Amino acid sequence: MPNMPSRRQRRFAKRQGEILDVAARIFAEKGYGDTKVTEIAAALDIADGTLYNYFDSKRDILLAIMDKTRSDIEPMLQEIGELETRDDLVAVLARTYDVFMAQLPFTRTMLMEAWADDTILQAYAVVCLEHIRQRMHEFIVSRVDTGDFRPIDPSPTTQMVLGMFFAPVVPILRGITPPLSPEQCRALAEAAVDLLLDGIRVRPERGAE
Amino acid sequence: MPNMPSRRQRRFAKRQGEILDVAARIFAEKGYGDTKVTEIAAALDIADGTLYNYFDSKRDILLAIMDKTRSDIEPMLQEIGELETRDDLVAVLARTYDVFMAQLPFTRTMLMEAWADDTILQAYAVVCLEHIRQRMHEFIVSRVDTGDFRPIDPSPTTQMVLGMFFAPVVPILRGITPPLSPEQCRALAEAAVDLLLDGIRVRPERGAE
Amino acid sequence: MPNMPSRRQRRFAKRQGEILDVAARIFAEKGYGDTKVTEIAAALDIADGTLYNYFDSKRDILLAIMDKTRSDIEPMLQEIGELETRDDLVAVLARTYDVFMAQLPFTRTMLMEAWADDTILQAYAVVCLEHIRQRMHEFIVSRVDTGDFRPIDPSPTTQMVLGMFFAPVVPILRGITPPLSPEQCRALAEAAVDLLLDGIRVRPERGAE
Amino acid sequence: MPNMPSRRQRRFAKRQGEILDVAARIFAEKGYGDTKVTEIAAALDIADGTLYNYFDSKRDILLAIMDKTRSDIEPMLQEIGELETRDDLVAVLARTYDVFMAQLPFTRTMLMEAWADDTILQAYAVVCLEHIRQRMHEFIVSRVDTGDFRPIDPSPTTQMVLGMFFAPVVPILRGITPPLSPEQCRALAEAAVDLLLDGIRVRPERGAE
DNA sequence: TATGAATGAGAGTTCATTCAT
DNA sequence: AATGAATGAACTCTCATTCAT
Repeated sequence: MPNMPSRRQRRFAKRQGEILDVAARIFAEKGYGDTKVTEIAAALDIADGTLYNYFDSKRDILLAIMDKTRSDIEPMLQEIGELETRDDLVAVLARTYDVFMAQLPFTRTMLMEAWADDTILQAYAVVCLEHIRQRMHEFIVSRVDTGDFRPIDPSPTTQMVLGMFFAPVVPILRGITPPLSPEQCRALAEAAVDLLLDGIRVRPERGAE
Repeated sequence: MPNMPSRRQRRFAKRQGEILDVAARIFAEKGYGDTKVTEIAAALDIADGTLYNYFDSKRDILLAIMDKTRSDIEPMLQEIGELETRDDLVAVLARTYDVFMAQLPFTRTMLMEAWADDTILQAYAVVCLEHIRQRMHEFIVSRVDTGDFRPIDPSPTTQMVLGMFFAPVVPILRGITPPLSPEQCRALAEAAVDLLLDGIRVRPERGAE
Repeated sequence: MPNMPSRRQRRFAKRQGEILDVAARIFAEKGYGDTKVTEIAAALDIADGTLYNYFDSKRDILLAIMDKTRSDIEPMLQEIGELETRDDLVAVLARTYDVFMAQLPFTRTMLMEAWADDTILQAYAVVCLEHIRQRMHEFIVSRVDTGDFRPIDPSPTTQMVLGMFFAPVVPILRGITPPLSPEQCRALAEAAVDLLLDGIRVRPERGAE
Repeated sequence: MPNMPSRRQRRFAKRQGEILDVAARIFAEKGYGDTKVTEIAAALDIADGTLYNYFDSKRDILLAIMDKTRSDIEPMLQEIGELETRDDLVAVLARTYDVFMAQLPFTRTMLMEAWADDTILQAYAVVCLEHIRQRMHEFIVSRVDTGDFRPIDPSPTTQMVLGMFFAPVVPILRGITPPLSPEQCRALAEAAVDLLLDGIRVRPERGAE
């Protein structure tokens, strides 16, 4: 019976996924430290001990959530092509917002723990963010070289740009404001990119200040 | 003996301050939840019980740290005058960075807990951030009205501006990059304000700055 | 499997009962305050934490003991019928002594804590004692009205009668003298009722009894 | 200076007495276990450590209260002369009530702890009560011998008589009813003695029941 | 003698984890 | 595979007692 183990494995993986979904939701609501294993089991309507057939420890569940988030997000990041025009930037950013909206519980959990735990920060948050950071950094450096961008210092600017891009989703992560629809994601991306490119100030005909 | 009680009070307040400094540092390093009362006491080289002569509970220490941060920061916020010119913005932002640098352990602890604990978020973080947010929002709205700023949507823009301004200090809060000197604070403030006002793009028509 | 939950519930209730029995015995021996949770657990040969699967707190165990005592005693109190003749009084009092003998550890614990804790006093001791008090009070008042009893002041007399009835069990509660057999209960009840009705003095005029 | 030590001793004894008065009052209000040393010191307006110049431990204070109660009560007990007539009994009982009223905090503390602590019970409560018990027992035995009292069993009867006599002061000890005036003490003593001697029942002309 | 800050053993309680069923 | 009662180390907090001033 060559597919018996396979079926078992599929069942096993499916159960693991269910546990991660529920755990991520509860972690996101109450925080990792304030979530009891019993609560996760109760939400899944299984016994406490059963969880330990699927994960070695509570922390293991957290790390699996991180892994899942990362592997869901990474492919998307790989797809980022050349950033040439304003519309390239808008498209990538809108897409990133979409992914965030789809991954809210995972993301929130990741950020909450990453803030306090360097292991997680390094292993997961950095992986995602660093990739974005580097692409943005390269992009800025190259445009400064071509003269399209002003000769700013690329490193702090990159950091500021990331802050600018992600600040609007912070209240959503915190549950203060509702998630964004795809249309809202696109509009927000446009506003952010325009702010980045042209600033907030109306250009005088001649740049005297 | 008119100053006997006063001396006692001073000793008491001094001790409280020492405890807060040490506790804030450890909280900032390990997080509130992962810090044991015994560790704080050991770092101070006092008995566990001695802590309870100065604070009612571990949580009380955290709240006292919040209070201290808030009362250190609030007067500075009150001093923010009219934001009229680019230099006003730069001055205020540079000043804010200075305060952050002086309050690193306190601030880091506050943010870490605020992320997970709405009580603290509302009572402390919001107090500080909301004030800044409102000033920035008013400023943007008025400049849009006068036609100095483009007719952007003020609310998400405010959020993005705050993200842009605070993103550079995040790695410092996390202890990843070293604190900034006052000169660096000023330089960073200038870069941030210029990015906000004019964006990153060289002006196509007559790009001389 | 319709009785699976039932079996579990029975096990749970049985365990709770075992814990209450042991705890009541130790409380009765050493007092509530001087009994450590660890001691109760050790006497039951279980871990400290296991106790908390059955009761929320040490105090909860105490209150459960009170509840059990009360619900064991109350039905008996409800059965008290009309008190008409000497034999009615004797029967009720003998019955009451029997119940006390059966509930020694519970009763001793209840009295010990009730003396120091008004909450327990009101919620448990008063419930039992007050019922008896009122029946006795009514009985005395009605007999005074009919002229069967001398025109004494019913309230302090009721108090004295209760003292008279319960004083003999105090040394037993304290563990100084051994519990009474049912026969001894009856004999004591007769002696007490006769003392109440006729006093200790031989009748001067025509002393035949 | 031969009387310097004496003056010091007097001061010392006076201080001790003040401490005992205050401690007894607080013990009576809250119970020994629930009273903190700090509370006693605060009520006396002295430092915690100062208490330890006068007593070796908190428990020592309790024992000293017991001692004081006993030595205040014992002389009174020694004075009890022959119990011959009804009026002898009334006088002694009224006197005993008076002493109880004067010693309320001490007495309440003693009883509260004696109930839970055999050391105290044996050393103090028994000393007082046992003396009364023996006098009462002798009295009853002798009167039974002379034929003045019915041929009852003296031991349980003594116990019941003591219960009858002391039951009225229990609510006062508990603070439920206010202390008695000397007149009330006398009236209660008369009622108690009459109940003891003649019972509650009206004597029929001829003792048929 | 008086002080009161410092002490630290020990209390009740929690909860991630185990394992016999 | 599933169960959930049992576990016990580890936590925060209390307070009688001490001792340098």
